[in-house]
Amino acid sequence: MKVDEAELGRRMEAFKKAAREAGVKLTHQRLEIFREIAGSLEHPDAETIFKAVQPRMPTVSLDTVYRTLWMLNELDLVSTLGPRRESIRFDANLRPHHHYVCVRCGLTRDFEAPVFDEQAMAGAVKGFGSVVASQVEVRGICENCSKAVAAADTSVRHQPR
Amino acid sequence: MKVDEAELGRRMEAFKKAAREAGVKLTHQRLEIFREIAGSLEHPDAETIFKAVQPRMPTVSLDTVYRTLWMLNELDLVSTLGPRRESIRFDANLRPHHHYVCVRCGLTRDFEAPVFDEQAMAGAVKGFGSVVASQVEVRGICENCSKAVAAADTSVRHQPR
DNA sequence: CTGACTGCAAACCCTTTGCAGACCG
DNA sequence: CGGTCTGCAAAGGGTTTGCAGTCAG
Repeated sequence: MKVDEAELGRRMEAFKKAAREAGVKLTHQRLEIFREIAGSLEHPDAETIFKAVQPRMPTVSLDTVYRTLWMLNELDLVSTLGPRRESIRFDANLRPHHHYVCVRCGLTRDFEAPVFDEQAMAGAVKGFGSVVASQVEVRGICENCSKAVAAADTSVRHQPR
Repeated sequence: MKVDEAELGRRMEAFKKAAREAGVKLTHQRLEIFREIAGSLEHPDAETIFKAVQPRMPTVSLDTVYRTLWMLNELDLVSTLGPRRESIRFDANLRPHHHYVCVRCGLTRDFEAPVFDEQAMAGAVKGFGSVVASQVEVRGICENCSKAVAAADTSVRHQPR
């Protein structure tokens, strides 16, 4: 599945501009890796991107793909699905519910919101397929951390997702 | 943060019943591990549970914690936050959007839904803290897989989340 | 009693890091 | 040309697995 040509072109330009502004070098590898992810609708993982660019660049290595992706993430040109590098967490609450996660301290709280029930979800994804489960994750700064932040360090890193 | 005593008791009974029905043995380790996760509101990871039960059971091992948690997951008594054992996926779509993921083939599609915008999120989590980002993930069986399932294998494993 | 379960240690997978050479600007 | 970037190989961290002894039913 491909992003259309015009949009891909726009994304490539945005990358070149951002790279220049950030003083980051535009290497062959970076251009190919960015073209690959910017042209896909699949949200691929590093391995998939690696295999996709290999035919065009036989000497590229997987670690360069990782380094490039995190660099793009740093420049706010890509984000990640799911939290970065977190171990699996388990949940014994059997009622349908959603999660609020503090990006600063990791505090996690359940909440129930009829607005986000199965029916609303099914409506939103009509055409894709059936709904088995749905899950809203809201990230923010919890009350406690807000106070701490106000008192001490106001430069909390932007954490996209 | 603790689940209240009555609810914990109910969960313990549900576990014992489910275990008996599934022909799974009720070992000391399993009871303690379940008690730990069922009594917490924090959605802990395996390591955290391990450390929490260690004082009560000095010889327990981390791999037993993992085995027990996946067994509980199998019995539909716990679920996981975030997908199980998946590598990080990257996303070059910069517009705010949500994801539909097919639990069978992994197909992932973006969708935008004004109903689930930041404002709706902020309302839902009022009291917990501020909102930095939010993300809806809907899991289901995509159109393509529905056909395949209807044709061949109708026993798709329930995949909670 | 006996098969299911545990603890141990080693394997595994994905991801990251240190280093010396290559290349962009 | 100089500092950044790459490729390689090896390390790292979380999770899983094979095995022999142990324990619930």
